[in-house]
Amino acid sequence: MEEKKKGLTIYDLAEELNVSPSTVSRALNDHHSIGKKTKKAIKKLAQERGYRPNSLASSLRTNRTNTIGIMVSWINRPFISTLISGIEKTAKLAGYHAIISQSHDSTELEVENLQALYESRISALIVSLAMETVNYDHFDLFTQNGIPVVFVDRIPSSREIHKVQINNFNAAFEATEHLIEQGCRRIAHFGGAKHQSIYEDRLSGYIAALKKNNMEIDQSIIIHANSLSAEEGIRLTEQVMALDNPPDGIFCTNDTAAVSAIQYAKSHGIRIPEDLAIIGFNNDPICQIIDPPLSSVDHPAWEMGKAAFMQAMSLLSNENGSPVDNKITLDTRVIVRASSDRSEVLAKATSEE
Amino acid sequence: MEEKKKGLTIYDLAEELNVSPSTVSRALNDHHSIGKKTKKAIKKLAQERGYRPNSLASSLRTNRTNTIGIMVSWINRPFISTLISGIEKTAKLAGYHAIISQSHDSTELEVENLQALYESRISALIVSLAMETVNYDHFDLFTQNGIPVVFVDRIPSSREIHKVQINNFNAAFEATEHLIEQGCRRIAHFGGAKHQSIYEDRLSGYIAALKKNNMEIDQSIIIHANSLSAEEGIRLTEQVMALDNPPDGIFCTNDTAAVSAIQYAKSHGIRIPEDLAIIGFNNDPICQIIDPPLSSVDHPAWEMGKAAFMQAMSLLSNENGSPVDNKITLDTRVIVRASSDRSEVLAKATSEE
DNA sequence: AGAGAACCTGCAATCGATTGCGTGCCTAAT
DNA sequence: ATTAGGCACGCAATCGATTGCAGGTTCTCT
Repeated sequence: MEEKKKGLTIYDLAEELNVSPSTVSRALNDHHSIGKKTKKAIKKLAQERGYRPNSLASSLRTNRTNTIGIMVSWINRPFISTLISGIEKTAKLAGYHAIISQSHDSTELEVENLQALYESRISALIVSLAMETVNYDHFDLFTQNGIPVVFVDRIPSSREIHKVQINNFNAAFEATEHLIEQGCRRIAHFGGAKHQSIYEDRLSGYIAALKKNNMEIDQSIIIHANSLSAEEGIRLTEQVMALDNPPDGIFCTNDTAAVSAIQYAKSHGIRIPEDLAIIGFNNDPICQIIDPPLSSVDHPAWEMGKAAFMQAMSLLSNENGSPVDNKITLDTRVIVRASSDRSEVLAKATSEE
Repeated sequence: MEEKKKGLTIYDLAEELNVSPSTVSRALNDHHSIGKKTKKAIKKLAQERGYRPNSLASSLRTNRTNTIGIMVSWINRPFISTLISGIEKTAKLAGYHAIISQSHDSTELEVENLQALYESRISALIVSLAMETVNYDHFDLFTQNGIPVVFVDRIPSSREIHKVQINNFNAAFEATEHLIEQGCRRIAHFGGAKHQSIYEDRLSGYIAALKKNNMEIDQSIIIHANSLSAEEGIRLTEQVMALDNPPDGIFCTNDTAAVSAIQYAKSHGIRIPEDLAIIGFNNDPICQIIDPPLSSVDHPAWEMGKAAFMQAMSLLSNENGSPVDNKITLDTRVIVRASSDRSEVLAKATSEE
């Protein structure tokens, strides 16, 4: 009785209503030149028959897909997966769907998978760079072909890009000042790859906080790592704690390595936060699981995803190139937990005086 | 000089070589009826010009995409993201790419996003069910239209499906026996939604292990939760530990809730593993971060992803319906860590005798 | 040398939706 | 009443790749 489910097309609908396929197409797209009743009848029938447009055909003709590409380092990082959720939710409301690709922090994979995204003809791209990535030429393929690219979080240092970021300088400044307020006099800094601007900015914020408080900038306790992995966190902590003059605080630019620092300290009889106060970055769920709980900087990940998608949309609807706000900066928040909370220690010290 | 990057098509290549588009198409697809030299020349030119086939056009014509859909609960779960990596890697080698969708463990979202996947014309679907899902009718849309569906991990209880799973019964049996070997005499069980077969199987394995060791099956310490979240883990632990006769071991069917159990115990002066031995499930990275480290059951997540994709492929190439192995079962491994390792305690007890 | 086989290649239709251009009709203005 | 203008709709080309069928060439075998 029913048509084969395989192919219900606008031709079928057109035939049934004795109008032309053009009319059906226009009616479904709310084209102005179709009469009210015709439009209504067509939509009604489409609804009844469960018509679903063939997006392949549509995309082929219009050369536009309703797909946006997302390129991130790893989808299993709490920050990233929340970011993705923010993009997806917003995208779905706008009738877009997202296709996700991972670089595993390798530039080679980033380039390769970006190629695949390009070939699947995404209409916009949202990227958070691989840690390794220094050169950004592989994005030209998109920008030169009119596909908007929006960078999030890990962004190129160039000014001529569209980006959504947090205020890394402020975040680092506040995190560092927090440690200073807790009585730290010698604070180590564990940063990520130097060429990534977010780590550069965090370093600047850290230095600014030290300077403001007349503290010495000691390069021997400012370290940059390429991956800030758990292993690297152990290594870095070992390195600074082995110094003749070890730090009494660590500002670590991610939580993974900060957790390692806590573990190292615990296994070496270093008391936290009394001997060593630690603060991380990202406010991953793990912060509440490690003992003592880890202080961190909270990222508005979901909002960043939403903002990135919105920006991509405005770029799409604005292809003629009139200027679009190309820079969105969101705020962060320092979350204080036991790993850096010396209020009790300080209170005791005061009462003993 | 160059053509506009936008549209390099087989027509352009054909013109340049004075052959027809058909020949170009066939040459690029290694069709047997094209001469060796012609084929070579065409491929060479395509390479030089950087020709990229328009997959939209191709898919429209052939009614097949090189895309497989993945539907999972949450991409940020370690098990799931590893599973996805396994699928993606294998898929890429086969020339497919994956589009990922999340159900957030809600059946409603699962249905809705599945619809979107269907409309984007995926050629196969790999699914791990939302915790809530009890009814599987929404998958008929795919199976009835010749789109293979492979279930992974959280699978329907029906027999007529293609699936990749672990041996949940054995895994639970071994985990429970491990606790028994460590001297536990009263072991609680925290399970997931009862209607999910994986949790059912784990319960059976647990019961079998108790029976084998002549231990009592006490329903008051066998609890099923809908979400096994961190909060739920706290609640369940509180519930069983408040009994007149609290357990001395917990077999928890995920790590998240097991971690909560540890946290609850620690904050209530319950010693682990002396008073309470705990083992989780999944072997998430968190197991090594919690103090004491959590014993768990290791899942071959990556291999499961690979196996699922391979099965989908064989179903695709075998559309005529001759029987394909529809069930793949992989093995697990109990990883013993401090949360359940009583060897020192046992040794001491022995020496004191 | 002749005939059939094997091998190459092109023509044109096709997948389903979109859209510029044209046509017929009705309304309103002169 | 005539015409200009707007409205509603259809025709046919188009997006780029695929493929059944037919036509042509070369080769092989007797």
